[in-house]
Amino acid sequence: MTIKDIARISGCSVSTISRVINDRPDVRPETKEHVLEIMRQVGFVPNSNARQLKIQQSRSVVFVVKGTQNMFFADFLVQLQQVVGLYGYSGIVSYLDEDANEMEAAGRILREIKPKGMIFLGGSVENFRRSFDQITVPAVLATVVTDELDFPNLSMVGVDDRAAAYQAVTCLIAQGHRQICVVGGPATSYPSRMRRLGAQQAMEDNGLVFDPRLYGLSSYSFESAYNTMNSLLARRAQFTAVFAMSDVIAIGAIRALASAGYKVPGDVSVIGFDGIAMSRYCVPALASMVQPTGEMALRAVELLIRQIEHGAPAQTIVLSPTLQEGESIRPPRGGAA
Amino acid sequence: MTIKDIARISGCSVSTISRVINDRPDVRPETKEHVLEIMRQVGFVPNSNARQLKIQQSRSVVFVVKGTQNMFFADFLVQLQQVVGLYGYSGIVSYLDEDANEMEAAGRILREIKPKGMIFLGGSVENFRRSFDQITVPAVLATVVTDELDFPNLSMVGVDDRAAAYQAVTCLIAQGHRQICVVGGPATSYPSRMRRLGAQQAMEDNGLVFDPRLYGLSSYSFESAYNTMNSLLARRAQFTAVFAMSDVIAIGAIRALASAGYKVPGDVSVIGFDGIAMSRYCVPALASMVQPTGEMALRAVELLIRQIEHGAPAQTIVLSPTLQEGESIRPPRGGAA
DNA sequence: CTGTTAGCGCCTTCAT
DNA sequence: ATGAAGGCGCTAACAG
Repeated sequence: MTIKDIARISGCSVSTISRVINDRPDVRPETKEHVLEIMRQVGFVPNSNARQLKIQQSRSVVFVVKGTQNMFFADFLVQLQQVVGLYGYSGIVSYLDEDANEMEAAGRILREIKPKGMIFLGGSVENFRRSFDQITVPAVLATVVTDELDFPNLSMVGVDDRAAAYQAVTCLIAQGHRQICVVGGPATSYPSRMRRLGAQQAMEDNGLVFDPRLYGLSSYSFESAYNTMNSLLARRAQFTAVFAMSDVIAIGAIRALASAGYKVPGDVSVIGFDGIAMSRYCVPALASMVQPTGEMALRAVELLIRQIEHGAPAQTIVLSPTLQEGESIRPPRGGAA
Repeated sequence: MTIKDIARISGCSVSTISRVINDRPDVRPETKEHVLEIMRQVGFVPNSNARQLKIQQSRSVVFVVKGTQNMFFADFLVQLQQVVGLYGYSGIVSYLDEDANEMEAAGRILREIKPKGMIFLGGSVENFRRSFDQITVPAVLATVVTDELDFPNLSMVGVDDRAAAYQAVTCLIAQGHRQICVVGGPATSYPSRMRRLGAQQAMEDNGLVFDPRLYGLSSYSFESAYNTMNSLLARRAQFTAVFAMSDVIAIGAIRALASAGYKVPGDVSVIGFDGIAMSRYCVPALASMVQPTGEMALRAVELLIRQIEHGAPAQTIVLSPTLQEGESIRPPRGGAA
């Protein structure tokens, strides 16, 4: 079934059909309706290959997701898909391991798929700095905001991780906690590094010292966080609160605490980061710094489309996270003990 | 840069270039090497639109996912992506609402993308029966196994939902529960129907009656399950245990129970279904009927590829779920009270 | 082994 | 407001 068939059936020419498909104004309304009706009846769908071959652009964007275990990205992705759909683009997803080289993968995808743009969910600033120049289409890096990267075709959208972490830890301190454990990624992960700096700053601004022995290294998966917290407990780390750098990490940590007989928040308070759907449905409901995924998705796509269609310059957008109260934090036993 | 340019530069004709690109045997090795060298130098990449327009098919399969909120599918999808990648196919994902018509969407996708095959994650048996015949490529329906569907190009892979549910509820009964609440989908969802029948059978085989007032209708999302359980509690339903038709539902239900002051498993036992990663990390860890997603993904893709590449006949594969013990079930207060 | 050529389905001037 | 016709870049006969 091609536009030729539709032309034959409807009694007009292919150009008219083409005009109808592309919603051109210069078609008589009745003709248009008639053609539309026929297309509906026979279930005609334009061949996108032919169309794209002709107009020389794919109208697709790819999402490069780094960290398949990271539920935050899964949530975020669904929203991105919806938004690009609204703009008439189709989004194709490429899942990468948390430790994969996203630039290498992106380069391959670029040559293979020729998308009009790319959105990266997470990524290593180091890798970007080294190899982003091979990405010749508009791109946006979501969930990471840094001034270490400066490419004319790379926008960034995210929250101020450092400030958000600062706020989370301050919240813990305000409740009277003085021994705060931090669980999160390595310094090679930019958001992790910023969140750690923010946490440290919050402690120091409140007269506490950041104790490296209370820092647990974990990737963004349940299992890793679970193991990390177990190690911390095994070496008898002393703390009354935990700042987890993601909700997934918080949940894994809470699981380990529970297995070891600690109550949350009775014995240990835990605050997470991200605000994934799950955080509101687990027990206890998680206190968390919520990233505005809906708006991030919207902005990321807007930025990208504007770069693609109007050659707009790259931009950096910093959004504000909000504190979700939850049930997982409470003052430590005996107040500021 | 097109094959024409390459032809001009290399001094041979476009067909030779085409042959080289497609790795045809009938090209003199030296010629081939020469052409390859030039393509490398100028960084030529064939235009996939033109190619596909010509050959009318892509080396891609699409995954039609019904229920974006269903974390089980999210887990499963990642595995599917990996496996198809191993076979050299690229998987493109189409997310549908839980109540969307997957056949209608699939038909459109088929005409638009022309994939070599499709894998459906979930789907309505009714819709399939009525409209699957428009799907003219090999397909496999994952997570649903039924003998109500008989198409030469439709394989199925999944667990025996009815038996699995039977086992789950029997487990609850063995612990002494006699008032068991069931929370899950409507009868229009085949797996839901089977799970419900299995649950009912288990009760009846143990001298209990299935009480429709203890059946809570919920879709496969946290929120829906949360609301459903709240309704059940609001109308003072009496039960000591819950069989949730998915882990997501179980978690939503537990959240509602916790908010209402019930302890799990102290006051109410809960058993889930699916065995998503989360189930092992929530508190309490969920007892659940675990679907072997890894093997399901492998089998689904194998089946599909074999149908695509060797015209193998459709097949149905039934895998066995395993019972994950968890911490969310326990005998009711006072034993078989 | 290599070249010539006719489309694949669609968009887009250019006429009418 | 509509039709006719020439490609977009590539593949696949068919002809050397």
